[in-house]
Amino acid sequence: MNLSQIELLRIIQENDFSLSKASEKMHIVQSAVSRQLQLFEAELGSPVYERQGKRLVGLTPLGLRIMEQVATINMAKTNILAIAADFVDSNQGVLHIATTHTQAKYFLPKPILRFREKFPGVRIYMLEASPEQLINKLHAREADIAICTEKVAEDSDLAVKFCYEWHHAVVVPQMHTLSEGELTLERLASYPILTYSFGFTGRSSIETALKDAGMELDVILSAADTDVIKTYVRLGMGVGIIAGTAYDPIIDKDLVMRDLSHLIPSSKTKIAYLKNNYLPSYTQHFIDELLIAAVELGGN
Amino acid sequence: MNLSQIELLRIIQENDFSLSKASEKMHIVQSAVSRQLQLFEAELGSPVYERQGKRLVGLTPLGLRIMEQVATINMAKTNILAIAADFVDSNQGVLHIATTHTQAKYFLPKPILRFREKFPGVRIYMLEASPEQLINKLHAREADIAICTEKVAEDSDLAVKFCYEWHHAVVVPQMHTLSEGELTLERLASYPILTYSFGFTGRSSIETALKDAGMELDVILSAADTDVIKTYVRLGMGVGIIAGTAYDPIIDKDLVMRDLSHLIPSSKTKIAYLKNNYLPSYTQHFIDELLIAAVELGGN
DNA sequence: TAAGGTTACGGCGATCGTAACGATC
DNA sequence: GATCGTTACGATCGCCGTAACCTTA
Repeated sequence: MNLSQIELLRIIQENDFSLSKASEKMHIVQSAVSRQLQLFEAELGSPVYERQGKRLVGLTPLGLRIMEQVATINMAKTNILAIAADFVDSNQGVLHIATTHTQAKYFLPKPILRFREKFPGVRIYMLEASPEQLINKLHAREADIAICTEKVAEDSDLAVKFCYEWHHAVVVPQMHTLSEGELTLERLASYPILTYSFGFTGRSSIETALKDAGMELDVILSAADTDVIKTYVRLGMGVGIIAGTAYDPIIDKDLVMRDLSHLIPSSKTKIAYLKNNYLPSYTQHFIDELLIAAVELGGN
Repeated sequence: MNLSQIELLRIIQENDFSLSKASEKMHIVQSAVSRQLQLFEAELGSPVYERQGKRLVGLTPLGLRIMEQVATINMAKTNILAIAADFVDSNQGVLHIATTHTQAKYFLPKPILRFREKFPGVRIYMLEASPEQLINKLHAREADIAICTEKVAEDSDLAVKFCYEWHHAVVVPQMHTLSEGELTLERLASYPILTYSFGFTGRSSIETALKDAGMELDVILSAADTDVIKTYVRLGMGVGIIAGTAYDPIIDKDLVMRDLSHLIPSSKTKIAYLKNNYLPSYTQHFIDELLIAAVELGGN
């Protein structure tokens, strides 16, 4: 058994049990892959993959259990390299941030600018995706950390840090009838609503609040992205419900924002990363910057 | 990086940073070890070991962090082999049981006999040691499971299963003055006592009980081993305090046993093993046998 | 000076690549 | 018949062993 065989198992997994694709990924010829797999299975004394004829179609029960250990080894191996690289030069590296559009646009700019000042040698990749996919990206190790509001609590492989708490707000054009007067769920529900898609940016809190009150919103437009919502609010399509933190008093001065914290339970934005994954010192610093920015947000 | 380098790091660790000893353990010449270590450190770009001249004297800060990952990899690697061996033939293998004399003699015989009937191909090694050392043996992977009463709760790497609860008892020769009349701590404390050594078989419970009552026992003989205690009780040296489960009504019919459950808090015997360590199916079966035997003990 | 670690070099074996073959959709 | 996997064989590169050298208790 050796590390390239372990690596091979991972790559076969990631390429739908295709040895030829795996060989491409590993930059060696297919016959070499075939032989290494045979050697490995021979050493174990039992096949790892289910086969139909010669073709691999899945894992055997043995293979299933082994893949857990394989994942552990690969994780530890990359950790070793990451730890060493961090020691050699802690200002050099890559940071993959997975997040949603709203966070990327309204929360991250300040911490990212500050981070870049201290770590100019670190390349930053912003991966925008749905909350569901953010978690997948962590597991696939395409992202180092994820910043999001929904769907992170359940996963035992993830370390989750609370970042900040925020409330929803309505936005309407100036002079809109909803820009004045008492805000109740009943009144809100009487307007056509524009808000986030399911699974995005606290949409679940909105649903919960309405369900508890036995009501339903007339959501005529859902978007993953606050800017899209604002755009259609400006066009007079209806009332926008967005994250309060996504209202910019200067840019959005043509819109009236009204807080909904008394109607919709708060949402909590969190930072998540793989528990067993080593985070370079600059990544830990970036998390600190996020938490500082979060505190500042709370202070305002 | 490859697995033998990772293995090498582990072995260097286990041999006080001596490359020559490590080379013997790995059955290769010392120069090969030296070169592999150099290659590894070159790959990381930073030394793993602190050196005085040419001699290795310890880990660098980098090395310290890396050794955690190394341990993980080695564990996962042996797990893979163990899982495979279990699949190939789940009736063949080795079981290392670390325990104290008292458990080995008075609790384990029945479950071990039953276990052997079902798994005649499994070789059993009984490692007797002090509770302190039992845990060390688990960590050093010299033992697969440990059965003991003391010192297991603190360790987060260990999975601990409750096995059975028992009480201490006094044993005295027949016609001894303590064989009749009310049993109190005061009365007990007036006799010379023979019991377990510190750290063994619930000795801590005895200490706790006495301390709470503001008293002290006159322990004139401590032993790791119930049989030694009984022997000297028979010689009239004093009053024995032993585990109630270690009294055999037939063999020990010349001794009178009197329960102390109203005076000394109960002790709990547990089964412990490394969380991340794969246990072959026969080992899991053995644990089941232990639990069955424990229930039977409670039923009597 | 003995013991531990490094450097140099030759030989062997593991693993790769080419290529021909076999099987399956 | 095109794609995917296996088998055979020659070539290469990595790793070990021998041996001489360096360094420190």
